[in-house]
Amino acid sequence: MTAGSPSPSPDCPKWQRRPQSRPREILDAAVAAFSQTGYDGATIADVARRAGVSPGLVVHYFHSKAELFEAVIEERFVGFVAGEEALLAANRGSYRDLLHQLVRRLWEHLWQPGTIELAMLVKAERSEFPEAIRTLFRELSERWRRLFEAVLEAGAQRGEFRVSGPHAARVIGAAIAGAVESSRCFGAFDRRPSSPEELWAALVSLLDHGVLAGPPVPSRLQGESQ
Amino acid sequence: MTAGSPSPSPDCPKWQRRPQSRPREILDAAVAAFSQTGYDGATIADVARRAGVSPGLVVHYFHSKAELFEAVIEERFVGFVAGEEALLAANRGSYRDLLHQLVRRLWEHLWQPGTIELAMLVKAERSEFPEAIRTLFRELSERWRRLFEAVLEAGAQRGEFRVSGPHAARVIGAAIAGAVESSRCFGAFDRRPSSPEELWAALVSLLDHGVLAGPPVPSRLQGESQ
Amino acid sequence: MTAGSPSPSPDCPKWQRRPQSRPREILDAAVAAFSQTGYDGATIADVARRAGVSPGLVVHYFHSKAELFEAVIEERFVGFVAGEEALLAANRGSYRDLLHQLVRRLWEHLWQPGTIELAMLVKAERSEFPEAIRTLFRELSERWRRLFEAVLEAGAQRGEFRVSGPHAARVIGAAIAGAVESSRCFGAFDRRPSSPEELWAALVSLLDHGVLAGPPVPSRLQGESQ
Amino acid sequence: MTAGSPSPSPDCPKWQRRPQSRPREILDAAVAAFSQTGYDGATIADVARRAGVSPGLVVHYFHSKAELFEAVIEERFVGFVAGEEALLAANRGSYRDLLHQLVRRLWEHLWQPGTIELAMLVKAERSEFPEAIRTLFRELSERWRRLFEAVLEAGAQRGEFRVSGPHAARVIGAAIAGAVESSRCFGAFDRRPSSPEELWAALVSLLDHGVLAGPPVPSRLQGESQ
DNA sequence: CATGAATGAGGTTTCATTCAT
DNA sequence: AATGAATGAAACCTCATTCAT
Repeated sequence: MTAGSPSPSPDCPKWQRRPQSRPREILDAAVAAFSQTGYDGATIADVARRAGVSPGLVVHYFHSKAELFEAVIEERFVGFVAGEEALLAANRGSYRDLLHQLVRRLWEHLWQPGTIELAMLVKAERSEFPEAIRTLFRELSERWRRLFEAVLEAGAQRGEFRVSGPHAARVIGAAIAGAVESSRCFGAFDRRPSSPEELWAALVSLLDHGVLAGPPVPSRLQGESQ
Repeated sequence: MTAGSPSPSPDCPKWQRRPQSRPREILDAAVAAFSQTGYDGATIADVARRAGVSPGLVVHYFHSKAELFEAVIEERFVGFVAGEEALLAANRGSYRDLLHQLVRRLWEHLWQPGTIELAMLVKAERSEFPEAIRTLFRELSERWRRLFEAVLEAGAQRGEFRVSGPHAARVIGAAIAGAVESSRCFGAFDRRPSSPEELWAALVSLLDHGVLAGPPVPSRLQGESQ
Repeated sequence: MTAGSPSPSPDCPKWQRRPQSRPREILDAAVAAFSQTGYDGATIADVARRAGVSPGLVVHYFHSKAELFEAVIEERFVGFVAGEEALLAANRGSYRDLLHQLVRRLWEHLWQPGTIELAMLVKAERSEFPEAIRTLFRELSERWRRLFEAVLEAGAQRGEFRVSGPHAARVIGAAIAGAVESSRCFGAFDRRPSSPEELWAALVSLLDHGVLAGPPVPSRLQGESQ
Repeated sequence: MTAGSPSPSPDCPKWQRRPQSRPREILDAAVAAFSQTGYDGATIADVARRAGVSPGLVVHYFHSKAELFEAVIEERFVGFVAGEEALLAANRGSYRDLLHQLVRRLWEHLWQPGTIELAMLVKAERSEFPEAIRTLFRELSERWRRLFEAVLEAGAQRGEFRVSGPHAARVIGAAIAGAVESSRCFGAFDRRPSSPEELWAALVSLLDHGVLAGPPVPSRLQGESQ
């Protein structure tokens, strides 16, 4: 806040020591750099320039470009959204509503600037970043799958849902992520792109009832070992 | 013509001329290299080594690494699957079955080795490859969206489907792609991953009926301007 | 002449053996290529394309790019102009006229397309082409210096010239070459360039009388060992 | 500041920071490298080795080989000689003496190590260096032509010179440059080369009076449109 | 802590040259 | 003789990283 632009006054050195705030500023710059230009496209000098520091300082704090990237992923996906588990435990209303809430949370997380871009980056070059892909697996794939699975299970027992099990949970998560990715990547080329709201409505409608008009099959699709 | 492998016979030439087959061999090597190690991770020397040629020859045929990548995308996404439009025109059975067929076709295309990896690559670094992302948009996003939309529309008019319009069509495509991506990227870390068949079944079930057990809402979700 | 363009008729092979004319055609193409784009700027493929042959054939006839360049220099500077010595021996008129004739011959040689460009090239990168620079020395520097020196000497003895000796002869040659070079290199940028005729008139005027209006100094400038 | 040579003292740093002097050192090394081996003959690694730095640093300061070359040309031809215009304005003596002074200045500039070599380089490969050839045109061709023309004009009005106009001025410049070039390029092969002093004397003699012994023609050669 | 000058490995790309056809 | 596919060395250039200041 009080940092401001470096004024050339005699008692104002060219830089200041701010070990508390520097790492965060660099991290924010790195999120922007990586998500806009990709891992290899972004240079340490880019990140430094965006953060208003020298390239050396970036290395000083994060040791290497790869570690900086891992840190970026951590920051963006670990604990970025929280409280879902509590939401589940405290649920008193319908599971359908709860599911909607959770889906909405994931949806909004992924729509945060940079989030889906970073996720795509990690997935695309996952062999380069074993740590980052694990983080994504844990925080994005597993965590939400578990949440969805639990809700489905509970709702199915109450007769609200006709499906449950990990596979359905995975498909739900995949559909959400896929929709966001698609919108981000291709929306610019589309002459009549779906607005986020339209996409959201279609997504929820599909998750709720699917496409068929007839009555749903009564047979319940369940856990893999079932 | 029928060159075969270079045998170490006494008069073994250092190399053979195979101008007909070289480009394809290089292209195949490039598909493998790019999809395994990413765009920047794969070097021209890598591609050459995989193809069993010199680095110079790769450049000779494809001019630059970027053009090689574009060629790889072309080869993998332009005309790779065909006949869907005819399938639609010739349909005499139920639209539900037709939709299943189309979904299955896209599913299988994306499961081809390298396909989803290349798609993720292009999406992740789309600012680097304006041509490639357009190709993907045209051949993957638009083409299938149009197919799905047409089927939904026709089926909806016959009362088979409760939804239609471009947004629903986009979500269908996104769900399929998302499921394949998720399985490829995270399956390795999962102690109990969904098998492709399980994922397929869950996907189809969801697309057909959604998760809710109750009767579907009668209101039809339609075109974007509604 | 009878070569023509390769017509795709069945009894017309893609190429013909013309060992007599090929080398000359390649040489001409090389003169154009080198003089237009410089030694390193011109590629063997360029030369081949201009000559309508394959790169391999250029190497076949000239062994290497360096040798091709030497051959080009040979062709352009060895025996390209001839008969000057005979002109000198047979001279019966004034030596002033003879000098004018010789100066004109050199002037016209240097104005031939490609000639001064090649000379500049060899001079600029003379350490790369020891053979070529020797050729230039022999055929351009020495030969004309000797001619000019002989004419000056003879004319001086008859009282026509006030100077003689090798230094004056060298300066005469240098002035001519310098004027042509200057015109070629800078004429394009000049808003009011000298036309070749204007330059020629000024050159001859200067060589004849210099710039001073007063009577020339009677003292004769002569050979270095004098 | 007083860095000196890197002494192998026990605490000898691997390198020193000398941001003030590095660019100049690299520039000097580049002058030597380019003038000795030509543009393509000289590599960035060569220049770096001569300057005692790493190849990367050369690029750090000059961005590319081409820009380094342009910088070399700038440094060697822009403002390298100065004060001639003032000389002209302040002249009180004879114009003949002034002309001699100017000719001498150009002569000495061109004899500086590297200067004529760089000029030849730019002229020889002028299509590669549009900026450099313009610089040469401005600083070498135009500037001196204008000076010579002004002196000739003033001297002609006072009856000192029998010629004036741009063409004569151009020929004077060309003769000087040609003489230096010739001496540099061919002197090494000559068994009895002209020494610089001998060449200078012959040049001045020729510029002053030309070769003819008789009285100069009274007709004045003038402006280009005459 | 902070800077940015300096390094040097490694990539893409060019192109002279070789050689199978 | 003629072709042009194929090679591979070497150049330029980028940029992560180091380290003097």
